Amino acid sequence: MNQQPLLAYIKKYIDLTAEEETIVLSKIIDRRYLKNQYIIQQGDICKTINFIIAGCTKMFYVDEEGQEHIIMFSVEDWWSSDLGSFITQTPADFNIQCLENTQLIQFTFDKLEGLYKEVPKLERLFRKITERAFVASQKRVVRNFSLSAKEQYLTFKNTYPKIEQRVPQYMIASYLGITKEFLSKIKSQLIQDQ
Amino acid sequence: MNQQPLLAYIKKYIDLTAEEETIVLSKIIDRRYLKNQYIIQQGDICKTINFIIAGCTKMFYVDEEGQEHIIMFSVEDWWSSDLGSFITQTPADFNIQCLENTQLIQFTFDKLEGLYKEVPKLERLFRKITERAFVASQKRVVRNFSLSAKEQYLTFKNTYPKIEQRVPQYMIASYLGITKEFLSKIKSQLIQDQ
DNA sequence: AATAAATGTTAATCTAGTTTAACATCATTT
DNA sequence: AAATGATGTTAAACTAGATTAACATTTATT
Repeated sequence: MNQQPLLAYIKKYIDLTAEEETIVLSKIIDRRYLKNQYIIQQGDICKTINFIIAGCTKMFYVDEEGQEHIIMFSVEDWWSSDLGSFITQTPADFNIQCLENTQLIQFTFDKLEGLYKEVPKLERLFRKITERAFVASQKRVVRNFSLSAKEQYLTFKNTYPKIEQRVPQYMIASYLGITKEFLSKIKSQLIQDQ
Repeated sequence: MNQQPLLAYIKKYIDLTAEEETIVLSKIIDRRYLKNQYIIQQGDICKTINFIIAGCTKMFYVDEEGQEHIIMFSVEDWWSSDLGSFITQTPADFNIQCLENTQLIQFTFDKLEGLYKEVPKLERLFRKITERAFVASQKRVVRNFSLSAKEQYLTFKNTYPKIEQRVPQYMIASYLGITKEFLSKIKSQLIQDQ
């Protein structure tokens, strides 16, 4: 599989020597999933963190009433993992399912711990990645309680214009935390407004 | 100031040699703030990350209508910083204000970058801390869209029993994203229920 | 091309939480 | 002790978004 996107991504955060690159590449797993396959299921222990080379996934959980709630979508050059389960190696709260045929690069928990020892710079890489992920998550909390559903939808459209086109509308409603009917209403309002 | 709580905290994540401890302690700032003083204001660049030795802070932002929204409370052995502003050194989205007289240990941006070079293990420390913070934030997003206000309040009470007693009720309402009137209603319902 | 399955729309009714406003209690200052 | 400001309560009227249910459109399968 083509590993260039991963190396290019890493280079945005840290510099790797040729040897370090080789070590990293020797420890990763290439993996392909078909549309609708699960990468992780709620209750399983998440054994890998997953970098997407091609495709699209949704991370979601199913509540007691059987309702699906989407936490995030991931596409090329993003990560798709239940980090809580991964770092503590305890059962996952979330499912991750492919919305398209998807190619991943996986780091297993044990191999990654080994990698941190061989290439300590990777601690810095993942520190920085996680910092950014934390900030993004905190911003989402803020949006949740300061924006109306309409404003949140417009923010989503602006922030992830490509994702909107790849994903059915009812899943976007789920991601926004509103019903598909209400999203439909919002969209028709927006059309009338202009 | 007593720096033991910081060292004890760090030891939960990584081992430091005596020399490394000395280096860390040489690069930190002890700082005291009085009740109601601001550690950071919206629009300023957040120059330090702050570890609380004693006291209590709220992080919040003020929306266009002048309404305050509390993102988090921090007490002893926690961090209190606008991480987004800190890591990018751009203007802060949030204010941090002391709810009690507060003692902090501060790491400035430049000193911390230097510390990462002298004691690379600290990358690992902050990677782990940030991972946990990210997971906690993601869980809050989940709670936001799966729990009713009453359930969120009960979760808050359970998770942070000590904070509830140190902080006025209207601030807890703000943290939960509901009005103080509605929290008051919830509490009287809970009293009747039992 | 016909059928079935998945996705999207509309509208009526309902509800959790907001808004407003008046009042009650507690703590601090003079 | 009185007065002021900060915090908390109650209740009525209101609204954003949920629920239900019927229907419309698009996509995939035979």
